[in-house]
Amino acid sequence: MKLNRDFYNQPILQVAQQLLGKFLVRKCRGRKIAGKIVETEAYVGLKDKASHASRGRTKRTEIMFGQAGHAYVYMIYGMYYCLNIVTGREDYPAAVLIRAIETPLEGGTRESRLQAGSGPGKLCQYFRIDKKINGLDLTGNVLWIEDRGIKIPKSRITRAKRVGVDYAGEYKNRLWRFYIKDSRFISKT
DNA sequence: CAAGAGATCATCT
DNA sequence: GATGATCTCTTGA
Repeated sequence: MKLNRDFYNQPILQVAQQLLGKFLVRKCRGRKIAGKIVETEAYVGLKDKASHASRGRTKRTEIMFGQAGHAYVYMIYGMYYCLNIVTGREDYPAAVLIRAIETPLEGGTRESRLQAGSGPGKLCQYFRIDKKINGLDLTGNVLWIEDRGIKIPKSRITRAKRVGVDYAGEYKNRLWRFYIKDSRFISKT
């Protein structure tokens, strides 16, 4: 059920695709929050100008250079957090951004149920993910990812350009965004 | 509906 | 001192 280190040690583009259909689970104050991952993006290596790691190994990006299977959480635009999963071998910076999660909310309007996890900032609010999660080992029991037996066939996975990285030169055109084709929970744009 | 502005701060120059 | 791996709200057609 719970994904182990071997899963996260695979090549990043494989991890990014295989995370689709898996469940992110968070234990928080005695409660469990869970939802199905439906959209991811890969940030790959030192040359990827869209990746924070392209500026080298700094205090902030250190975690991306570390062991696979850890969480990289950073604050963006002064108000939102983004959750990434570190992959690949040590000293090679690679991480998968979790962009959208299907959130099984009860109550509220149909629209609010659909949108609670459809975006990297929003899903962090929903899962109560903040700076304290940064560096956390995902093989532990606070935050982890489970395989619940759902397999997404290749034919149902869409590959696309990443969102919000127009400044990244040629790397802005890399098809390193993956999402489940028919999901209604995909982030905007 | 689409486009634009503003919120707000950690990180790097 | 500038700039985002974003989101929400406002404006206007």
